[in-house]
Amino acid sequence: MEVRVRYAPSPTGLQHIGGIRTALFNYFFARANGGKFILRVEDTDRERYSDESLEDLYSTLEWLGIKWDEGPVVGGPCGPYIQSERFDLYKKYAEELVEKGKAYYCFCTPERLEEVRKQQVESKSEYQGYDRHCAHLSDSEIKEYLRQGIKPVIRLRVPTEGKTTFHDILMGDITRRNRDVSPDPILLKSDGFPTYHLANVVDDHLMGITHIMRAQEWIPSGPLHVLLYEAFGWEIPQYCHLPMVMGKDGQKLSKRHGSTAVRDFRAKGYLPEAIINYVTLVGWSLDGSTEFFSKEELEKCFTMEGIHKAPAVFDYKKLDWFNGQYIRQADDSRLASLITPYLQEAGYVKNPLSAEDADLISKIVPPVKERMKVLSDVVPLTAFLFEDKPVTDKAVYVAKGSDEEKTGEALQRGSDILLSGLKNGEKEESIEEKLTALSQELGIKVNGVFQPIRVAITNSTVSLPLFDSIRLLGIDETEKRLMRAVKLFEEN
RNA sequence: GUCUCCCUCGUCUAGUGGUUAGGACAUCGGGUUUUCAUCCCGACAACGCGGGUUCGAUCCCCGCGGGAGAUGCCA
Repeated sequence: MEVRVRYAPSPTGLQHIGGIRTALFNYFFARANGGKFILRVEDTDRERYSDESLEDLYSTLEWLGIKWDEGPVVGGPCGPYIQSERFDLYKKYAEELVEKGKAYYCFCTPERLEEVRKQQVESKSEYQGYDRHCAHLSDSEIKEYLRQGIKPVIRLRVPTEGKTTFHDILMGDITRRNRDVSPDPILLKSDGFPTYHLANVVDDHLMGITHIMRAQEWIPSGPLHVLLYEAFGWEIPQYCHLPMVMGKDGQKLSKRHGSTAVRDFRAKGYLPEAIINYVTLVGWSLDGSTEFFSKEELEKCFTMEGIHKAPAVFDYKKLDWFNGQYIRQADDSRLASLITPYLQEAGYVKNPLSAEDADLISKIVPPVKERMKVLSDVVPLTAFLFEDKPVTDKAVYVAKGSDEEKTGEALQRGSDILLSGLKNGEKEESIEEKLTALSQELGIKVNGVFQPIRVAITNSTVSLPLFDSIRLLGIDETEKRLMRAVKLFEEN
């Protein structure tokens, strides 16, 4: 039988790490097994729905290069794939359950339910949930409520006796007493929209989903879903509950742990291959030692057996490391186009790019690629090329083991050596040798000469390599900045 | 409160009834280097606890402890 899996997010927020991890696992499982990956939009909560979320879903998957075989936009034999467009369907199925006696109309007001809940909490009752107030209304009572214009919800009749077991590929059998299953959950809301439970089960069945891979937070509702399948008389799919993604404090990963929206990672300059690689490794491993996986490799080697049971903490530092690795592996022309938007946003280069800017950017890439963890790092790294904020605190120019006087001399004579050398087309190694000789003569470390020069040219103690910086800056600007620094030390 | 699930270095993980319990990130130290970074080398660091079963348990069983999730006209 063909494997059919789905990613079924609800467009009520931006795509986050946890969601995308679920999408990836489903996608890779489908690919590795020659099956189909289906995207379904579960937009049944019209209070929290937003167009922005839906657009974010599409753009995020596109950015990651995750293509769905069936779903919105691309269509497919089980469409539509957006639940709000399947509106009538759920009502039909809910009413079918009512007719079978497996579900019933409930006319309780939200206020009453709130009151019931409150009392249960206050009395510390063991019994939590709906009190089944409407479970046994007579036909005439129902008619009377309807005549009054009260919009009912439809609730599933959960058995009070017995227990329900479902099998999870990872966890094994999970059993719950029926009396512990959330009593009589709402299937169809009073606005006619289905709740998650109904829509999810109906669609998974209608769309021929074979494996349900979703986060472990859904385990408790597993028995409920099984009850639903049984009420309909449908075959139950395979379950595989994925370990949750946690924050540093062990709680479910959320905004307060840092960025969780994939869009934010993208904006900061994470590469899609780094996100895919790292996120897939959160709760999954192939052999415990292989770390680097391309998307294409994962499409071949992903297995359910490699999924871990325990929740996993999302390590931002390790993501950074992966990203740095991928940046260093990327080829220079790609990196040039990747860093361009950051330089444009900083106002350093124009949009569209001039020919000179494009040329400069291509020269920036090699020295910068060894130093970036995220693409946005390019801005502080190259700021000295586009804006000139001279360091006026002399102490910054003074290297360890040197002093102000020696630094002033190193700066003056070093500038001389450097500038004349550059103008005469001398080799960098040769200039370097002379500068080193100067440091020996002054009785200071090599850096005692290089640091003041570097600070003068790049306005920072931390910078790209000196000769790279000079090449990017140009000889005239270099000279101007050096002379300015020399002057700073001449003043007293 | 009730229910369900989980438990190997700080973090992600590999692993086995007998191993020096392996790898990676992070951290620390060293080397390369004009700074930073890269790169290389090294170090630190784990089987939650208590009972069993066994010649022997990290691994099997039970209990405890800890953590998480669920308990909505949200998904």
